[in-house]
Amino acid sequence: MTKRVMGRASFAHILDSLGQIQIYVQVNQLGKEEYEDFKSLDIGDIVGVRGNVFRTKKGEISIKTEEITLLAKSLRPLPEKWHGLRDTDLRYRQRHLDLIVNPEVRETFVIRSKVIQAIRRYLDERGFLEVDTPILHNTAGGASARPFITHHNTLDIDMYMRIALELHLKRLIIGGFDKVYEMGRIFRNEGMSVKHNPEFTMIELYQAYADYNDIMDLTEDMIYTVAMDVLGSAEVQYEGQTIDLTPAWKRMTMIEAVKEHTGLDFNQIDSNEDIVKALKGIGIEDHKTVTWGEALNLVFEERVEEKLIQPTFITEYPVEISPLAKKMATDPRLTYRFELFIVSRELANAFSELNDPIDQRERFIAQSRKRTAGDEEAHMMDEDFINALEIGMPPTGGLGIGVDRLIMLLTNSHSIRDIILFPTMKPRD
RNA sequence: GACCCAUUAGCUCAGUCGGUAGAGCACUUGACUUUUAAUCAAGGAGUCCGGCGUUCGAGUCGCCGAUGGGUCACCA
Repeated sequence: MTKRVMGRASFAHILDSLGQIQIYVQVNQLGKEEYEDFKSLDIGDIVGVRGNVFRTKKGEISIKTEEITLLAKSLRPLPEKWHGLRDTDLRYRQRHLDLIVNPEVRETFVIRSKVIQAIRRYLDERGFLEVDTPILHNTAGGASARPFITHHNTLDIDMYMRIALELHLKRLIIGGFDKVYEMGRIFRNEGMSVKHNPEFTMIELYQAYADYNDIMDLTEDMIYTVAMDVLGSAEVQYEGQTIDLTPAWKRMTMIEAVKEHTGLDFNQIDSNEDIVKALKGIGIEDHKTVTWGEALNLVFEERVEEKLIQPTFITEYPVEISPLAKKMATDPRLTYRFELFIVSRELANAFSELNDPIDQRERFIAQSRKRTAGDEEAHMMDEDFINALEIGMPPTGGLGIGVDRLIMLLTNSHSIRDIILFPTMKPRD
C-alpha cells in the first residue's frame, strides 16, 4: 500500500483480500482536524472509508473520501515497499508479513485451497466417502518411515503419529465401505529438504473390486481434471519445463524403464554374480548384499527416476519393497503396483492391495527381520491388521498422492515450504 | 552429516588496500488540492550475528561457534 500526500489533498491505496482501490482525500471534505489525522496514518494501519466512487484524470477508479475511520493501528513498520520481504527465513516464520507484502504468495495459497477443493469434488462426485481415521496410532504402519513418538498419560503408553493412512482405510473396505478416501496430515520423523516437511498432506483412496489398472486410469483423470478446474489448462510450467498433463500418460514397467535408460535387462539377470556385475557395469558400487528386486529398484532410483519429466507411470515393483501390494500371478518377484513420476518426483503410489492374510503375515515377518537388523524404517508387525484381513477383504485398488508435491507442480513452487503456510522451523533464541 | 555462500538501520542492500558507519524505502518535521514507487528540503535512526585472536587500529584478516540458504548424502 502507498500513500501520496500533497498538501491539502492526498491519494492512497487501501487493500483487502479482494484487491486494492485508490482513495482520494481532501481537506475541505474531511475538515482540518480529520485531515491531519489522515496524514498521521501509517502504511500498515487498517481503516474504513466512506465516500462516492469516481474516476480520476488518469482514469483510475477511486473513492472520494467523506469519512475515514481508523479501525486498527499498526505499531510495527511493514517491510520495505518495493523490495518487499526477501529473507526466506523471515517469510516462513512471519507468514502474516509475507502474505501482506507479497501478493504472489497469497495467490499460491488460494490455488492450494482450490486444488484441495477440486480433489474432494472429483471424488465426492464419483461416490467416494470421505472419512477421518486416527492420527495417534499404536503401531505406525502403512509406509516405510520413522515415526514421531508421543505419550498418552492416562493409558501410560507411547503412541505414534501416523506415517500413512493406509491400514485404517483398508479396515473400512473390510467393513463394507467400497469407496473411501481421506485427505490428511502425515508425520514422518526424517530429514527436511526442499521436497520434505516433517508434516505433510496426503490423500489416500481405496476402491473395492478395482485393481491397479483402474486406479491408474483414475489417477490420470483426476490430476488432469484438477489442473483443468484450477488452472484452466493441462499444460503446466514448472521451473522452465512444460509439463503436459493430458491423458493418456506413458506407462512402462520398472524392468522396461531400466532397460530403456541403462540397457540392463533384468529379465536376463538371475544369479547374485549377475547382479553384482550388472551394478558394477553401470557404475553403482553397493557392497550390501542386494536381492534381485532391491537391485532393480536401486538401478531405477539411481539412473532412471531423474529422467522421468513428463507424467509417467512405472509399474510392477519388486515384492521386497512393496510389503502391502499383491504379488503378480505371472511373476511372484513383482507386484501389481505403480508409482507416478512427474519432473523426476514421485507424486503417487498405488497398488492392487494385498488381501491374503497369510501372505501379509509373511511380508510383515520379512519386514521385522529388516527392523531387527537395524532398518528403522521397516514396517512393524501389525497383528490387529492381519486379524482384520482374516475377516476377508475384497480385491481392492488403493492410491496415495502427495498433495503438497502436486500443489508444488501446479503452482511452480521450488520448495515445499512455499506451499505450506507454516512450515516446520527450528526455534530461534 | 559434508561442502559452498550469506548475516551491516524496521526493510532491501552498498562498504575500495585494514584508517571517523553509508544509500534508498520506512519514520519525524516543513512545502505542495489529481497522485501512481508522487516530488522537494531537513532530521533521528546501528551489539556491523557472537566470542577469541592478529594489529597502533578490524565491518574488512585468522580461528571457533550460532542462524539461515544452496548443493550433495540420507530418506518414500
